[in-house]
Amino acid sequence: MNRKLQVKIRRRLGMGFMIAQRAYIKLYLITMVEQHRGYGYEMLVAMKQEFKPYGYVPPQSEIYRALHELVQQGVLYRTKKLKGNDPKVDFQEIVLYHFTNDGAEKAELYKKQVKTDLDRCLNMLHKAVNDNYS
Amino acid sequence: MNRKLQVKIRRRLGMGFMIAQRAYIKLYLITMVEQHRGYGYEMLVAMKQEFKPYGYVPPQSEIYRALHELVQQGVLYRTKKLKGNDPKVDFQEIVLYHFTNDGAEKAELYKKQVKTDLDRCLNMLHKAVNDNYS
DNA sequence: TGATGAACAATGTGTTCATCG
DNA sequence: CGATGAACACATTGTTCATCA
Repeated sequence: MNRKLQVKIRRRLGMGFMIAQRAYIKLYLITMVEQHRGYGYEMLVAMKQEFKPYGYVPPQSEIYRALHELVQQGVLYRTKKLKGNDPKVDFQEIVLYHFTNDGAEKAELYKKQVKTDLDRCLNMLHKAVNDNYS
Repeated sequence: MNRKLQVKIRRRLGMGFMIAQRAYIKLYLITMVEQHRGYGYEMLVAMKQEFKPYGYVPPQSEIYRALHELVQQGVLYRTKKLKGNDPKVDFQEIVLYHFTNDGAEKAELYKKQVKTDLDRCLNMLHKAVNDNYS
């Protein structure tokens, strides 16, 4: 049965009816790591700023969960570092994220999968608009 | 605080990160009722057929849940009827759905809200494509 | 098997709390 | 307050079970 397989695959990739917030955030995190953009909290505020006009406020917990998952998946690894240059004045430890050896490759694959899902969602939404609004 | 209010409203309307499957299905059900398209099971198979090319299989339970909610919201009311013309051969009872007095009006309002959400989702998805794929 | 419905389980996400320097 | 993390609670959904005439 082809359909059963397809459902299985989508299940394995964690795809539901629409794209999951987690996947959406991961996509942005990957892009940010590609650009060597700082650490978790910075990415959080960056996304918050970025999405302000869209009325979407990415929750703090989701950002961290997404980062942890990307580490789990072997895409990223972590390094710790003191934020300030002078340890005497700033003890704040931050966590930086980098691609693992095959991380960039894995990331590309993941992005491809997400792209497929994004397109699928776009199709579904366009269809709904066409079908239900005259 | 304006943002808190906005979140509250979206919460009350059941809006999450992306549009909910329930809302999406409700939209189609309303349209089908507008077109006097049969009963629950028929709408289910119709949607299954309709979405086959999209790889989306609307679950049976969601259809019924959506119909029940529309009744709860006072948009639809139910009538029961025997499916076959001859009660001696076919005792299958089916449930037909119709708009209540102000049902059509309520439905229009709901559709407008969903449209807003659909557009918001489309924007978010387009943005993700633009931001993360070169 | 057609048709409707509900119970139950799992998952994703929002909220809150905890910690640390 | 910046930064990271986890606990907990809740809502939406998927799966399974139940029933009917």
